[in-house]
Parts: sequence; structure tokens; C-alpha cells
Amino acid sequence: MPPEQATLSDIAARAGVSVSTVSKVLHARTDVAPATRERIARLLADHGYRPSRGSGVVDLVIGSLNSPWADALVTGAVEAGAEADCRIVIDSVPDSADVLRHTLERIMARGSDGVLLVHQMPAPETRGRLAAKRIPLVTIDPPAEPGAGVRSVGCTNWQGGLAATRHLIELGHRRIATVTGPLTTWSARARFDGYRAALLAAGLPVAEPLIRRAGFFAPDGRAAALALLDLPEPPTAVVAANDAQAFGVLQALAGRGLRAPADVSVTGFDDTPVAAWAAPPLTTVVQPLEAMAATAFRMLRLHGEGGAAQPEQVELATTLTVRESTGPPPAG
Amino acid sequence: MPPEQATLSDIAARAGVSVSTVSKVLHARTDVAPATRERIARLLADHGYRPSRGSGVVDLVIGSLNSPWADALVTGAVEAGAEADCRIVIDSVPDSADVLRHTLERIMARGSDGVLLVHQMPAPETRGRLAAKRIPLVTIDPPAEPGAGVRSVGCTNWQGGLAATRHLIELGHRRIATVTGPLTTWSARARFDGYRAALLAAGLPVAEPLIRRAGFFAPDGRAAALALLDLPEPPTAVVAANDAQAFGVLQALAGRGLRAPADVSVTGFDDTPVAAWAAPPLTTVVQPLEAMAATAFRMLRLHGEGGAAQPEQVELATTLTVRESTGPPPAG
DNA sequence: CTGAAAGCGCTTACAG
DNA sequence: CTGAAAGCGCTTACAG
Repeated sequence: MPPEQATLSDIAARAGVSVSTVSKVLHARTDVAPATRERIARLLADHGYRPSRGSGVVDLVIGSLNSPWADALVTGAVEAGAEADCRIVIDSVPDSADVLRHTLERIMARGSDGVLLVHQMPAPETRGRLAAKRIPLVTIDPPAEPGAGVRSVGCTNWQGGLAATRHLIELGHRRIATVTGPLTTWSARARFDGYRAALLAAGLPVAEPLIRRAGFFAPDGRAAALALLDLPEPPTAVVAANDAQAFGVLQALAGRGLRAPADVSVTGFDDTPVAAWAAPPLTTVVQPLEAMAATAFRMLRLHGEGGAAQPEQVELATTLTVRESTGPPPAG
Repeated sequence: MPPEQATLSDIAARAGVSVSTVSKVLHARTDVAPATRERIARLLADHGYRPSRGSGVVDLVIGSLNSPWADALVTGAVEAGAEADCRIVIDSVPDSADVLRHTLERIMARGSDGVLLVHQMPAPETRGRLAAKRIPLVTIDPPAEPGAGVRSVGCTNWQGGLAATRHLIELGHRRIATVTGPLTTWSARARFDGYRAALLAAGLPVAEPLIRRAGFFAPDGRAAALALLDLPEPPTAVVAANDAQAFGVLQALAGRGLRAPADVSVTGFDDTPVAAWAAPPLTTVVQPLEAMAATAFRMLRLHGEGGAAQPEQVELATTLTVRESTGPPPAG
């Protein structure tokens, strides 16, 4: 890294062009020869060019802010930003393609060193404009499989689902139910698949009545668990697709006068700080949300540096934290 | 509001001085006559002057990010910021006067339209420098009584403590314990005082063994509740100083095979979204955290406008949300 | 204490 | 497609 911030005229001198031309490349104007543009773009990237005023800012664009899950992502981004002396601005954007596009337009207008996206994927057209303005983008926990050319950071959801289910199998459970998240999302599908894989590997049946498709919130978990408890043969364990659902399952249990883990074992997914607040404290899959956000932040800065050598999709490892909500199934 | 952003030369023209002089006022240089400085400062404020590039940014400086409580504050600030087309940048700062000062210095160096402070009060010297640079500051939930000249937004903590305790009295409870927060903080003291006032008003004794001083976290609530349950005459209800503690109390109850509210009623304080995740869902005092952050944000913008007419300390009302963790005391 | 002047980083309309 | 030139918003060293 050069100690001094490069200015437009530094870049112009090195490229052997005028300041005007460099400015055009920076603003994604069309009237620059491809070869010239290419050369200038590379120099800008190599010198980590930033406009002299403003910027030094990365935008975290996130759907809903109001959950421990979102909070962990914000925390991770802010911490990584502080280390790099970069300000993190938070944009909360409802789940609408239109509002997302507007938000990204505003970000482009005001300038940004990068976008961390925890949202649906913007249209290719919008992504193109971002790229033209040299604003890098990395998605976190993408809701769908990210296509080629889209960088993303997720976690090993499949392994997480597998680990939670295997843990219950090893405790002796045979009737293990699951509450899935919305199967339209990539992560929910992978977790569900991990559940199924563990059952299959242990030679246990995958029983349709023990599978409840639900939303990602506590009331969803509660309703699903109530339905499971009403089964002729209720499960002795429930694998929830996230911690919020697991709290809901615990509520359903308490409502029926049942206890975890004596009557039914419960596992969650996420391990945000509140997982330890549950009664009993939740056994759950650790999704390293803070590390995911920090990793995505660092990928932003690698933009264009390593060329094609850098990975496009990163998945951080999940681990299982065993607390008190799981135990052997009731005798008999 | 003028439709066009005023520039330094607009201000200079109106003030009948040169651009240089206005620039000096903006940078808190000393070589400007007091009268001139006064006149220019007023014009800058009246026109809502902002530097042409950069800024359009408000900094939220907060101690710890990783809690539902902090998350709600972030959410409120970001939403208010979005309405005003202002970016909110998050600065997470450990509880150290030194680090806080450094953070504020960095904020001054990079420029900011204002600071929302959820932290201890910075030294008067630092506050003076902020003021000289015309960066307004509003504290949220100040840990100590804010002195004159410091604007703050809190909530009616005393009334909240009173309401929770009165609710339990009305349900018929007579042995009501409390877990307080750290009594060095203003809000914990006020909540505790509300508890005491409700007891006194009902002619009930304030019994020292029923009062547990503790930290604001779940394990603190759990430990305090365990001690209360070991009393020769345990309480039939516990007033916790926040939701995290209340979750801990619920854990202690479950650990002893007791249930809320059949055996012991529990109230919390905050009502962040997770309060509804508890088993049973928490009866708790609503602290309007999002509204508090939004109010503080708006106070930032009033800086210097209304003159002395604007309030310095604002307290937003608390309300009680009755869910399922409270009920009549056990018979007998 | 004040401001004219030089200058910085950047953008843009326009001539070629 | 490229760049010289004008200009914008701002800062700063310095003369008075």
C-alpha cells in the first residue's frame, strides 16, 4: 500500500492520460476507448483510489434489522469496518426489488466503497451500473444460489442441519421431527437436507408427518410444534431451522406442560447471544454471523486485486454448541 | 427550507464577509471576531449548511452492539435517518473514556452532521471541540443525570418500575422481589425507585432480602433469582430490571422445577422483540427504544434553530405490556 | 481580525 | 475518443 492516497492526477500521470479521462472512467462514461478504460481501471484498483472527500464508507444493505440475527451481522460488519478505519452505514430495506433498486441508486449517487448485501439479488442491470461505478458488492447469506460473477459469503448450512440431527440420533432419538424455514430460501433447504441426510445415514425413516414447513419466526415454530405434539406418535426431538423457531417450540412444550429435554429435545440454528437465554439454554448450531459479515467486508476490498484467483463463493464452517435443551429420549 | 444547498460563498455574501472567514468559523479557528463568528454561525445554522461533498452522515456511537436492546436503538436511528435522507454510521466503542475520545476525534476529522451517543458522557473539553466544529450531540439513555447544556433522550424509568410492581400488587402479590440493574446507572436507580414507591403506596414493606443488586445480563438475573428462591420465605413475584435478567429468572425457575406464573410471576423491562419469545411470553415494561433513537435523531437537526426554546431533556413514556409471565400468586 | 490570492481535487462542456 | 480550459467548492498561508 502506498502511504499517500493517490489522486486523480497521480493516476492520470501513470496512465499517460489527462485527468479528464480518468474522471470519465470513474463515472462510467461511455466515451472512453476500451483499452484506455481497462488500463485506467486497473491503476485505480491497484492504488485503491478513493475520492479525496467523502466515502471511506461501506453500505450494509439489510432486509429487516430487528432480530438478533441481523444484529450479529451488523456487529460483525462494524467491527471489521473499525479495523480498516472504514465507516459502516446501515440501510434497512424492505423485501422489495423496487425499493432495493432505489436504495442502490442512492448509494451510487452518494458514493460508496462497497455494498454488503443481505437481501435478494438486484437485477443484472443494476449490478452492471454498480460495477461500472466500481462499487464492489458481496452478498451475505444469499437467499438463492448466487450465479456466476456474484461473490457471496454463507455458512455450511447442510453440515449444520446434519450435525444437529446426528447429535440427537447419538443421544438415542428415533422419532426426530424438523421445523424447516421457507424452502424457497437456499439456507433453509440446505439445513433441511442435512436433517434428511443424517436420518438416512442412520437408517432411520424420513417420515412426512414429522416435517413441518414454516416461517422463520417464533410463532411459526410454536404452531409447528403444537401440530407435532398432536400427532398420534409425537416426536421425542425437534430440529428447528433457527433459534427463533426453537424458542417457539419451547413455548409450545411449556404450554402443554412438557419439558425440554426430559420430554422432548430441541435444537436451534444461529447461536445469537439470546440462544443462551432460553430455559433451558439452547443446544444450537453456531452460524458464525459476525465472522461472515467481517469476511464479506474483507472481500469487498480485494476487488480487482487478485484477478481471477479469488474465490467467488465462501462458506464458513458451522459448529454445534451443546447446551441443555437436548438429552436422551424419555425411557419406554 | 431553501431548495438549494447553501454554499460557503452564499453564506459569505449574506454575512458580508469573505469566503475565507466563513471557512474559519466552520473550522473553529480562533482568529475571528466574536461578533462576526456569531453572525456567521447563525447564518450557517439557519441555512442548514453542509459541505458540498461527504457528510449527510450522522454517527451513532454505542457501547456494546450485541444485544436486542442495542439492536432496537440502531433500528430506530436508521429508520429516522432514512426518512431524512441521512446515512447513519455505527461506531461501536468499548466502555472507555479514552477510546470514546479517540472515536469522537475521528468523527470530527472525517466530518459528521451529528452524534447520537449511547455511552458515558465525554469530557467537557471534547464536548467543547465538538460544539466548536458545529457537530451537535444528543445522548440516549444517559448513564448518569445529564448536566445542563447536554441534550438527552430517555424514558420514564421510574414510572415503568412503578407500573410493573403495581400490576403485581393488583394481582394480589405481597412478597414481591426485585432484581435491580447496576445502581450506578441512572435508569436502574429510577426503576428500582419505582418498585419501592409502588410497595410503599400499597402499604407493603420494602424488605431488604427481597432486593438483589445485579448486572444487566441473563446470568445475573438467574443467579439473583436462585438466591431469592433459597430464602426461607421466597417471593411470589420478581420485578426484573430488564428483559435479559427476566429470561435469567425464568431459567432459575425452570431449574428448580417451578413455573411462571403459577408459582412465581416475573416482569421484565424493555420489550425488545425477543420478550415475546420467552416461555411463557414476558409481561414487561415497554421502553420505546426505536422512538427514543428517532427522537434523538430529530433533536440533532433542531440544533441552534429554536434558540433556547427547545427542551434539553426528553423522557418518552413507558407502558406495560401484559403477556403470560404474570398471574395471581399461588393460593395459600 | 480580515480577505485577496494561490492552489487542490475534482467535474464538465466543448473543440478537435 | 481525448484533453485543454473553465469552473466549483473549499482550504490555507500570508499580507495588511
